[in-house]
Amino acid sequence: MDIAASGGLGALTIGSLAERTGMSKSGLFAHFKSKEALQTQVLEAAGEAFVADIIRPALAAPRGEKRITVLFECWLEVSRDGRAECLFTSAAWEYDDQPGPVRDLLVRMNLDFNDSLCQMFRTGIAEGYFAEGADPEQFAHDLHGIMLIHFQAHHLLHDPKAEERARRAFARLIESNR
Amino acid sequence: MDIAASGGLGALTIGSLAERTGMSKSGLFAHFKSKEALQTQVLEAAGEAFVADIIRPALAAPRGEKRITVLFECWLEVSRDGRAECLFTSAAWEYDDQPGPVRDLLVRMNLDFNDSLCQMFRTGIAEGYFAEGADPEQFAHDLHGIMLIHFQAHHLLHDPKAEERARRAFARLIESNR
DNA sequence: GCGGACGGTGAACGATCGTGCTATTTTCGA
DNA sequence: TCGAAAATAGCACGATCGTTCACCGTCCGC
Repeated sequence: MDIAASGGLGALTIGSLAERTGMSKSGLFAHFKSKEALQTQVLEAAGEAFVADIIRPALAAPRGEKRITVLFECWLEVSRDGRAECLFTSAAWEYDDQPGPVRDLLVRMNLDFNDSLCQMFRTGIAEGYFAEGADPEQFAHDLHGIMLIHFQAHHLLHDPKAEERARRAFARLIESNR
Repeated sequence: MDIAASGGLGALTIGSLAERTGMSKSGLFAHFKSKEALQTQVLEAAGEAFVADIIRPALAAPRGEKRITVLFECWLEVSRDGRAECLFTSAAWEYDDQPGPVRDLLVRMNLDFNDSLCQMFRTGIAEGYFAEGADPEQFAHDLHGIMLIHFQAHHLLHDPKAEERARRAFARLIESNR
């Protein structure tokens, strides 16, 4: 997961993993059966980390605006530390026109995350935190966009104001859905 | 540019380009001196396409909201057709933690684009289309975020509602800066 | 007319890739 | 304790990568 997080899924080769772990290539290959399986398993593991570090803390928070805020802050923290969860954003661009099981898995995870966002927002509506007529899909879309541009501003540009801007955009998004 | 646009900058190897063009690897290498030079030159070319297809049409439009809208619509069109300009969004993730001239160029181009956005917004303020107190940097940040999530929704998820959502988010962004 | 750039080819190099195959070691339950 | 099973290693293979080098035409300035 470290290798893939810093260099993309493409950098996660059986050879690089062998060097990193000190094991032989053939020994690793026997474990993972194929490179594709290695990649998908690492993606799955990163998905679990995503749930553990972002989704679960949010679900542990009070419903409504607070829950969405916790999710957002957890995302910021994970992005700040460059943890494995960043895999998704980069892998999504790496494999978006490269059919196969890796892409399929990425699509599924993306849809799952989107569903989680929508669900959180919907309960927020039901609890009266957000406007009745608000569109959950649109909210998830917009929030995800804020996350993506923050990721780019932080990791590519090393913009020190990245978090501040992300928070401002988030506040405006929440405000306009209140 | 075709190769890099569909498969990422990493797929643009001297070998793949040789096969695509029908030339020999060594012949191509003599042209580009190195793989890195090939990549940066392709990026530069994509940058010119970006200016020609997105920045210039916007600058040809009336100042203010109309100009920003034209820029946004041109971006949508380019993204829809999967043209070379899409290189930037994917390359940004491919090289964001891979130091070197490619990364440096990506950063520079990103900053340039950001400046263009800010400038357009600033003249929009001066002409009275946007609020006096609006923050150009924040606007550029938010608009870029909409573009990124649209790109992902369109190219990874093939979401048919991607453009509709992007337009809605854009309209809301404009509205809140009016 | 001739000599040197220029554009291009072909073969070869060392790396690295994924993937097999055959051992050998380690682990663990009966 | 023993034997099966799992884990790991070693070696080799064909591809592909970037890069180098020795060539070969084709043009253009002198």
